[in-house]
Amino acid sequence: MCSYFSERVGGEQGDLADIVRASGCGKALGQTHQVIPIEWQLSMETINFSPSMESSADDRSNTICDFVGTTFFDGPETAGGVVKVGMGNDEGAATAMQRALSGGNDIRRPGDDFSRVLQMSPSEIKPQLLVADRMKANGGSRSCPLDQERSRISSPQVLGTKKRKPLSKKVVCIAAPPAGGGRPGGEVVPSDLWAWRKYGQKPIKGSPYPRGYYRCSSSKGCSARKQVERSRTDPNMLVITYTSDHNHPWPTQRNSLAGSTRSRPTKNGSSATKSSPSDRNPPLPEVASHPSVKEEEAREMKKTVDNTEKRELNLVFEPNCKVLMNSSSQPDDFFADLSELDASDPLGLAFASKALIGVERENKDSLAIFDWVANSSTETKKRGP
DNA sequence: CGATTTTGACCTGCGC
DNA sequence: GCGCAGGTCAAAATCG
Repeated sequence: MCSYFSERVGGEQGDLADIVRASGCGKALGQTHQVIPIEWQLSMETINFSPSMESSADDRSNTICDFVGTTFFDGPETAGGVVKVGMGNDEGAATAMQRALSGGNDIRRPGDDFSRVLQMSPSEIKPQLLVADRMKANGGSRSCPLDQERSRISSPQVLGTKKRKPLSKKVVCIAAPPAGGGRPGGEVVPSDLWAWRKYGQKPIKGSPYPRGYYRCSSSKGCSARKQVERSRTDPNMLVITYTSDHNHPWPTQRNSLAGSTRSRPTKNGSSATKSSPSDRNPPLPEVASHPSVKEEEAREMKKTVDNTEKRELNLVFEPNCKVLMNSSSQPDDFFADLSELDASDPLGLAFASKALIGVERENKDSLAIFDWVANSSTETKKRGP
């Protein structure tokens, strides 16, 4: 399967810990979080494979693996988080989910072990999701379409004919939120724990999309930077390149506007008289607060699953936490029985209240991964013995 | 008032 | 050295 966001430009092979840290996903790595997330949010990752790419079912699964198990933690104060769990329509994807939930164990028999994992509290699960060694134990460097995309984007040949001194870079491809982000003229980029300050934007030759430059504003003197641009091959994908490491611990609280969205000047202001960036360049996604999916959106996603996926998948959503999922494309259908889930468990509630698991298969070259969301209780609940 | 965004100018690395 | 393109700076504007 793909290396988990593990790519260093310049030949070095990064590890998950680096990537996770760089992408703001590594709260649990240091075991420093003390509050189990009280709000589980929903997001969707869409992975598209351009027709020019080879995309065997195996590769699609591997790509799914790449997304499965990434966990974005917000600060302990906000205690919001997303556990991103993807499900594919084949065994590989299903295994990926199991693997993620089990902290890297490749469980081919989902029933027992899967249930066991679900009996773990989120605090038990999430650190495991981020243990680099275990991920690496499952990972290899075998190429998959997304890796190819990353390599393409980050390779000097693609960046231009220039060769700059090699920097340690980490490239993360994520699904770009819909342009507009629900508000006129707005775009959304999933945020991470770090506070970023935008310090520049440049049009990139050969790409219709500009590149935004951000530096860490969590700490003075921090050299961490990131670049955000849309993939030129797939505008639905955001390519975030992290450069340099943070030289400070995780911020306990974000700056008030860090990662937030500022409304554009609409009148009178000199910015209004100047040509706005969007006049010259296509809109670049802004950094937004942690993604929060409203119920309507969740319903829409569910609808998509209902309308499109039942042709190939047998998805059954029941309010009692039971999720059954069969794939007609594989002899070993994926079957996840969550009926034993303890509804008092925060993770259980995640399944119970808004269970949303889906696989979208628009065509053979496109898959979408849905995560699930739920609002759980506001205090950490421990599962009894 | 302090933080961020915007945006033109400037800097830097590279190929020719 | 020149030109190109990517990357950064910094002043002004904006926002809460």
